[in-house]
Amino acid sequence: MARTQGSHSDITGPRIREAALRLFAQHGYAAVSMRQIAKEVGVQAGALYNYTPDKQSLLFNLMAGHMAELQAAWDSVPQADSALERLRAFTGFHIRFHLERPDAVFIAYMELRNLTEENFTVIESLRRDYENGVEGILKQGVEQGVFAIPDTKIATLAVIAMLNGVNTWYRSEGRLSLDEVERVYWGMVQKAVST
Amino acid sequence: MARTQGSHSDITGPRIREAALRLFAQHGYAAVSMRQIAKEVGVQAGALYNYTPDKQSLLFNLMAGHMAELQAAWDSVPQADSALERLRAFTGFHIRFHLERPDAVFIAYMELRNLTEENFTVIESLRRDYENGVEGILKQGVEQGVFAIPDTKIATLAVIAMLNGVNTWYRSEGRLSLDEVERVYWGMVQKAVST
DNA sequence: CTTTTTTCTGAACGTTCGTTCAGTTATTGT
DNA sequence: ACAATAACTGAACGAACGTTCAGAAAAAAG
Repeated sequence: MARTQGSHSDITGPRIREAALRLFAQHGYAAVSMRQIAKEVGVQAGALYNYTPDKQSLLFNLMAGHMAELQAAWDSVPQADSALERLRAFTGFHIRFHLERPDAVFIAYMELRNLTEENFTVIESLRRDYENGVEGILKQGVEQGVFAIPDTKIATLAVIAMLNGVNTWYRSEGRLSLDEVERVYWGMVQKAVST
Repeated sequence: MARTQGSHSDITGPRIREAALRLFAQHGYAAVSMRQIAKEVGVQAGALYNYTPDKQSLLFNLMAGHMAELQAAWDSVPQADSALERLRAFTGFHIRFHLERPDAVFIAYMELRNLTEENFTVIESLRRDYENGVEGILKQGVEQGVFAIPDTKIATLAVIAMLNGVNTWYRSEGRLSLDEVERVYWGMVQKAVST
């Protein structure tokens, strides 16, 4: 046997990335074998190497793709004038974006240590870009006198860490709707940074 | 060769656990081999099995030990009467305890997926116990009218997630002292939950 | 000093790992 | 219809994996 019926790189490629994403998130990069990914897709392990030069690149591309998506999505959110309104928009955006991609988020935060040094540097840089955007809002708020925070960098990381926590417990079948979750978190974020 | 000079279980045992803790935190449980741990300690891989029945137990015992320490340490902190003061004490305790054990904390949060089902249940239960203690403070504060939070469970997780974030960036050589970090975070926590 | 116990070595077990590649089949282009 | 290309199989490579165990050396007990 060789090429299979209906096989096409436009189909197999995405399916490999999806399977890898799910398995990496579930069991961890190091614990998942190329053969497991291949089995999920329905091909032999060797076939994966038509789509990625190696396992490490597979991980890196998933993470880099996620960070790029995150930044692009946030960039496309219209920015209000007031820092308060911009922070509110960010809170909602961040919660929703992350809840829609729990696996990618999990990997982006947990598999940093399994990246090679160069790949790690790239991902870290992308993350810093995103964080700097948030810090910009906080700085603006401080200048405008609506936010009272002794250290915008720490506050940035604290806010993001708090919002990221949603992914650890939120279940769509749970007792709270997305809107309610957003409202609760916005309440806390707002109070935490306001004067 | 066989038993080596100066070898003693009181020394080798702890050294194995320390090496495993550090390596698991650095590279991840699945990515670390028993031979790597053994090399770090200066013994052959087979010698590890005098101290743990298998690799999984090594991980579980590290995590369970950490959670037990955490709970015991918090239990030994004297509790004030007012919810505000109790929450302040918790904030300081949590930050300091976690910053003193970055590796153990990292493992306890990141390696849950590498536990067997039964072991996972045990660790999760220990974590819930700890979280319930915090939620108790928030509930008390709501009853006393000093805290305004629509959902104490979410607020608990949000506060803990925010505080845990410290471990991702804090370096003892950094520009902020432990006291300053504690003050900054307490400011945000306090405002986030207060009326 | 002799015996017992503790601690470790070194080799080996079967299994799985990431990766490569010649060959085969399905699809696409002419 | 045939030729060219794209997609995949199946077997193989050496290396590394967790774990076991008989035996040897050091330490402790007598």
